[in-house]
Amino acid sequence: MESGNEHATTYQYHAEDKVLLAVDCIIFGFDQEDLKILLIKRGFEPEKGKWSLVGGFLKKEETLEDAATRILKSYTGLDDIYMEQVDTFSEVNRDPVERTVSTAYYALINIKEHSISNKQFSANWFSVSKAPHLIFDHDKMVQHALRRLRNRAATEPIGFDLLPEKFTMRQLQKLYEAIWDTQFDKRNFINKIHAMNILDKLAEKDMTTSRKGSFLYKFDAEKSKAQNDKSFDFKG
Amino acid sequence: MESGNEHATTYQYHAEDKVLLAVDCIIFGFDQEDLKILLIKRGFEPEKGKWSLVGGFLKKEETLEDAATRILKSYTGLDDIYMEQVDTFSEVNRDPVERTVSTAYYALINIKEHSISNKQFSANWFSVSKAPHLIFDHDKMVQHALRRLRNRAATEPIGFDLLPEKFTMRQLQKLYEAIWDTQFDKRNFINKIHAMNILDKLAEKDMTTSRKGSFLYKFDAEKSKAQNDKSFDFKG
DNA sequence: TATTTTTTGTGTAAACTTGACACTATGGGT
DNA sequence: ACCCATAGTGTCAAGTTTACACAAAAAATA
Repeated sequence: MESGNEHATTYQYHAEDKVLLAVDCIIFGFDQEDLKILLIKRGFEPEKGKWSLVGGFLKKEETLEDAATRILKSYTGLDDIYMEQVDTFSEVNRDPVERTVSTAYYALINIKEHSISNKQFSANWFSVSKAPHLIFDHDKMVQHALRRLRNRAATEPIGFDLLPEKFTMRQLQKLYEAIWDTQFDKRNFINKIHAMNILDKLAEKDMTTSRKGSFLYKFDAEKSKAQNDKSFDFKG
Repeated sequence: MESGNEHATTYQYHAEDKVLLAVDCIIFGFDQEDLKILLIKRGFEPEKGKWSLVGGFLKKEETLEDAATRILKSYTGLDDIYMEQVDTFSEVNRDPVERTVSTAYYALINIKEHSISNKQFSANWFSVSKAPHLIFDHDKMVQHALRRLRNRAATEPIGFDLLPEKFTMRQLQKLYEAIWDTQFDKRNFINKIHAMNILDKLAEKDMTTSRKGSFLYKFDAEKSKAQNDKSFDFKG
């Protein structure tokens, strides 16, 4: 509201129309092969035992961002996570127990750092393409989040949040391929990434995947910022 | 929420954390020259008399979309308006009277059809670039909406919602120029639009702006749908 | 120590897309 | 008949995107 008019009676603000506001998080991770999401087995009714996004309720003294941050911390042990609001879902009966409106956020985390005791919450990583059906409208939330991630990753250098600090070109390419569920040509990919000038090439090599070894790179926030005006634009 | 865990106690769903959910609408219009937004003078405290977006509260039995539609109808008299959710704003003190979370929608309307008695609500159209400061976080909402509109208009043929049913190429170009606050080359623009193959050229001419007259076009939803798979992509 | 194997790393040419650019056509008003 | 304002039209250069193939490295094995 906030835009007064003759319809809005007063500033009592109609207390009877208050609703519960939830936050649900689509936590994306990447395991060198697939784009994954973190799901948990719901621990209470309704839909107990079904798979669901992680979530919680907005508290009186916090913003939606605060709530999402709190929830992410509690499930992954991680702070300082890249996060973006996706959409707010408000179907009247989306939650059968009580009217609940939910704002979805997606988050990108480096799957290796996510140290959480999965057992504590029966949490599990699922490939996006192989995830089970989720409760309520959570499948729809995932679809929206994925669309958003794709758009965002095409125009901002956010992919790096899904990788370890040091990564190979191969890993980076696999990541982008996973995000868009497609294949890129190796040479074109590398050329494009190099042209962006947002990476530092390290002296170190990663020897785990080949006999030759492949150079490691690091995302360079400084360079990236410098390039920012010139505008990032990855389309594959 | 909806994702159960040991933190969420039960399905009492913490009634004490309910909040008021508002909907605020950024109503865009176009007057052949500038991109405009419809603002109203707020009729009650706090901030009575200041300019504000149109808005209202979410009711128990409606979705956010329903609420936005209802609000748009009440202020513009129009149904069937193109609308898109922008973002949900939740700063704790955004509304000084009471904790209120607000979801912003932007809407595109044909300014000519908007027949509302402006006086009824002290509503006024303002050029986006010349709008007064708005209450609360409404300026921020407008900025977000504008960004969204630009992105959307670059990838989907939504501009037509801002124009009369029949329009000239000149008008269409002016519209796109207004949306991006930039200038396009006439020939390149027309070529690009023609290449999209989503317009019908009518036999009629508009004689109001020149002696020669200029042909009128109509947006063709059928053609547009057919082209849709081939993907729309306007970048100027 | 030569050979095999696997993955890394590198450049060019064709196709396509974008962007810059200027003149003629039209028709009502004078 | 002429004037004038706006409509309408095409080409070429530059830049971008895509397709494509082979040599280098180094560890493992014979």
